[in-house]
Amino acid sequence: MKDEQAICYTCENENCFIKKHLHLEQMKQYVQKKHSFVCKKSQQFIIEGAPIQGLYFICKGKVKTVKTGINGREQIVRLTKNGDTVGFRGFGTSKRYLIGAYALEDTVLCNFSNETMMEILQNVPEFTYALMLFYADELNKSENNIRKIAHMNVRERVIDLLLYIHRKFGQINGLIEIELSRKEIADFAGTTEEQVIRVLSSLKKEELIKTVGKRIGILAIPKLQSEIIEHKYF
DNA sequence: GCATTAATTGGTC
DNA sequence: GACCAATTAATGC
Repeated sequence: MKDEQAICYTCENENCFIKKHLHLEQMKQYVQKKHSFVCKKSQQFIIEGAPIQGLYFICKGKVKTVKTGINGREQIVRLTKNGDTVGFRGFGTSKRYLIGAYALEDTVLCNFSNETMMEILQNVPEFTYALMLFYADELNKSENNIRKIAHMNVRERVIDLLLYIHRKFGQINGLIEIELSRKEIADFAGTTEEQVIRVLSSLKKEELIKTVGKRIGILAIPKLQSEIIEHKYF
């Protein structure tokens, strides 16, 4: 428990739900009750089916949340970074986590217990309202994802993912600022490692992307966008 | 440096 | 488009 590095007042995640409502007097007492800790790269901190232990906020780092299928195949449900929240599904309704969560790199997490969350939700309407908007938005995204997996072919799904992580995590020195294994890309796109590699190889041949180790850089955003544009009716 | 793990390619069903 | 096998690259210890 290294609390020093995760005090909300000095936190720079302006989009964090807690940080956003920190100006409210009531929030101050709740912030004191949170627990911060570091989750090492590729370590799991939420186990599917385990009892819910509150809500996690990512202070610094990146996290993937997954759902496991019957045959051991994983489906990556969500990729999250600084200021995002993890483990909110089934909150209040379910006693157990419906998803698993892994750190994609060394990640500082802030945890609020069930009790603290309940108190906040019941006593800070501004927070509850913001969270509701967030839920609505997430639901919309997840419905879009269902549609994508249903209607897009593998190549389109991989392209869609590349554009997504490019938008979400940004690109530095021509490389997308996140490290995902080919397997993880496959888990997200709902296909296999080999398929992903084949799509990446052909995209590379077409000079639409480049790869350095497991890192990927996008070279021709508009061209990639045009390939999946028919699936995007916002 | 060796051993394990991940990436890649080619082939079969 | 999934699964398997062989080779090569990368990474951990």
